Amino acid sequence: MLTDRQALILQVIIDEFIETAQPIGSRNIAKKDHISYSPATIRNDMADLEDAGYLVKTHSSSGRVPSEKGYRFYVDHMLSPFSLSTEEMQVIKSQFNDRMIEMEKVMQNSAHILSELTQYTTLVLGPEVYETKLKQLQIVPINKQSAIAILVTDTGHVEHRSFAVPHTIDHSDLEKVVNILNQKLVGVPIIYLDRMIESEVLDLLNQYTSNYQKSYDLIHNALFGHQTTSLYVSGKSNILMQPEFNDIEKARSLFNVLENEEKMAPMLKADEEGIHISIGHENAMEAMNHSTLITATYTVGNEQFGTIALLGPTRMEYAKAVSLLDVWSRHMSQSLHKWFKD
Amino acid sequence: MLTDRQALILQVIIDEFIETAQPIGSRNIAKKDHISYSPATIRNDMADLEDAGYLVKTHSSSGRVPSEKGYRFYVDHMLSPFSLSTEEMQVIKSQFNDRMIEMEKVMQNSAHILSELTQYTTLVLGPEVYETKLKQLQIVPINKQSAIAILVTDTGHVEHRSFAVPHTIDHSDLEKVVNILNQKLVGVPIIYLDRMIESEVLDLLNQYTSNYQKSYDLIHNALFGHQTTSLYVSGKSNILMQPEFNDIEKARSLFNVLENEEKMAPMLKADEEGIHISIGHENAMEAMNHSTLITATYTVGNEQFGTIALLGPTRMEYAKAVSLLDVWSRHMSQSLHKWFKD
DNA sequence: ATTAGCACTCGGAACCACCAAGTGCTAACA
DNA sequence: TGTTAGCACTTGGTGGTTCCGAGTGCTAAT
Repeated sequence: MLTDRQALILQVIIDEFIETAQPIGSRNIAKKDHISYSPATIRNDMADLEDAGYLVKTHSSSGRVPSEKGYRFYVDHMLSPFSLSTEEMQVIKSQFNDRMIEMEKVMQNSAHILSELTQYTTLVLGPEVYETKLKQLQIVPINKQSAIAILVTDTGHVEHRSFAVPHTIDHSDLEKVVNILNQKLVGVPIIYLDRMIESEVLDLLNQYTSNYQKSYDLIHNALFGHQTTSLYVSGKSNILMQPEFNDIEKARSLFNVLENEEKMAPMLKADEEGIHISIGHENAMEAMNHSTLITATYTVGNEQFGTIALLGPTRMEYAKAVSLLDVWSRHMSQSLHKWFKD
Repeated sequence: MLTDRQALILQVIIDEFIETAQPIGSRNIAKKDHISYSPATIRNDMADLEDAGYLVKTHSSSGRVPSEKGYRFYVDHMLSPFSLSTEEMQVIKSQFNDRMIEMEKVMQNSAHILSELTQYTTLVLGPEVYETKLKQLQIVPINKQSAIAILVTDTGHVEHRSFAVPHTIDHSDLEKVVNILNQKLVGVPIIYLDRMIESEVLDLLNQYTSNYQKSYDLIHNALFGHQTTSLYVSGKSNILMQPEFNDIEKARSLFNVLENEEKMAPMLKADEEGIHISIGHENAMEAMNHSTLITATYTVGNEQFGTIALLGPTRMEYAKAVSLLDVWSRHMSQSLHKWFKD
């Protein structure tokens, strides 16, 4: 494995490269205060580190640059604890100080503020809704031919969808159906709505309205047809500020996947709690092969994970990004937890 | 003014430059089939056109490039009618064939499809809501401390905002207030809600609930506090594909204004019906000094303008962009009009 | 009024030399 | 034996030179 000195050198190189984005030479390392070895010694170690795959050269007589393996070692073994500035802590605390009102807002704000703090792109994925319960169902007729169905959950999420009302169906029919649905379904977890309706509601509906089936079909389609993933992205244009994306092509392909919710959501889904770092080619998606994605989970009530993530170049400020995500996700979980208890 | 031949030459240069993004020389113009003059003749005219400010050189011995004044003349006087392809017409018609359900959807789709068709960035601004009427008001309590207010308009627009409920206020109070508000306010144009409440509702409220004032304040703040501009933007990353934005700085500043709703919305507000073209420095905003913004109005019912806009480089496919916006806005107006009659 | 001809200009590509920063290796050193 | 000094070698980048192509402006001929 690596000697202490080699590890130290690797760390210095990565720290320096993260800051400057320039290849690092042995002479520059030797100049550092806390380094007491000569350039020649350092050169030898750098050669070893390169052989072992932690460093690469951009050309045969250039300084070294960290490889993905180098970054991987760095984040696994030598991420120095990073203390956030008081201003940063201030921002975080103030965000969660006020009483929380609505989960959506929290997610949106989180994405926004984290992207400001880090200058990276931030993504926030809402939790799966296994435990989210129906709070209220509502139908608002708009005109003869259309109406809007509104569904409110106990997380404060409001979903609405419009649908066409055929002239064979009267608005009063719809109203009756909604009343029944509300009576029976309020408090039921969203994902059980379907089976609950079948077992408890259909018969009842039959008694009240003559052509309940059609009314029901309508509402069912309107509300349960698509499922929406709640993904908030902020700071996309920060991508352009990184020198590694001076190559416009790279920026473009990254933008393309970012604008595509269906592609991004799976990358953010966490299968275990905590922080996860995905460096360069560790990312499944080709457009992200020059980027690092750091995800952190937050929890809502009972084991429901949501994800906050930062996307930046592989040359990322790992220490800062990780601390920030760590602190943020804790605060967020705590805050959400408190909210659900009330 | 310009001679016929000069105008022709100007047109050829602009058409060519729009296609190639390269400076055009006299020789190349002379080669065109429909041009029967020698390069020397064309050179003379080009010199005149340059003196008059319609063309510029990138350097003293280069071909010419249209100036903003050149583009201005081009769009004012020689925009050749552009016939959309059958596929394009197909897409447009299919978009408005289906019965419309909800205005928001239409706006979103329009932004999306137009950006696909043109490869420019598309912006759609919703109409001012002078005539939009309240369809229904709803309060859904989420937990002891918070509730969500939902407002539905006759355009199918759903607005919701959460607010904190102090413990001095009971949910039943809120409910009463909402009932009264609905009784009195449904059908009232959104912008008159405020004064209507003052004149008609406050006294009534007083009779029903003891501390109506607080309840009313809450709801009032939640629903009428902010006004939301409804701006949909699509195809932002198309910006990066234009060669004029190889200079990353330009792209970045453009992205920054695009991500800022408050800055964009005023640029899109139309003071008169029809199509308006704003070229380069004609745009107030500095970041847009290398871009052209083409806006088209659509109408909703009675003289309420909304705007659809395309944003591209000054070297834009004006003819195509204009026809497309023209056709689209007509279809959209018509479709919305029909919808409101039902 | 138009065009042919010609001298002139400029940017871009190709080539060169040179320099700075870096490396690898060998031999000397503690 | 691990560390270091010294040195030859490599490479990208910079600046200068030349050359070429594409273009212009002007003058004189048609």
